[in-house]
Amino acid sequence: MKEKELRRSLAVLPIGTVMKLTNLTARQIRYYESQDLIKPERSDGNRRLYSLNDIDRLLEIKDYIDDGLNMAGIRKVFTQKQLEQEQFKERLNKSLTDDDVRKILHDELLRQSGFRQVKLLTNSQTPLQKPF
DNA sequence: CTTCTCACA
DNA sequence: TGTGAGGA
Repeated sequence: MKEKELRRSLAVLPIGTVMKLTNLTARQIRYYESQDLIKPERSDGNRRLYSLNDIDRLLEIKDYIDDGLNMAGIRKVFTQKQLEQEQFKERLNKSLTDDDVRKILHDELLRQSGFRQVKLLTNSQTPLQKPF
């Protein structure tokens, strides 16, 4: 699932292709860049190269403009969304770590009690009956 | 031919 | 935001 993200981030599309894909003029696309709403690569002879993520971003920008937002407003939405996602990732990682700890603790507890049971059973020569 | 930057009778 | 000039 990381390979896919990598490909989506690969900047290989010239502005002409982006224009057709987004229905935006080169002027607009360049203008949004000047407003820090997108950051295309800038490979060879100073030509802009866009990734699929940039395409999605531009389409989003278009939607927000339809909703009456200006450049500053859109930038605010993006930075906000970015922070939210970072926080989400941190939460996810933290909760997973906590679960791991719980699982380890639980397994440890179960194992200790289990051994005791097995030991008692074998010593008392009673027919094997697994401790649940 | 495509894209880039700059500027506005 | 459009558009044209002058380069690459």
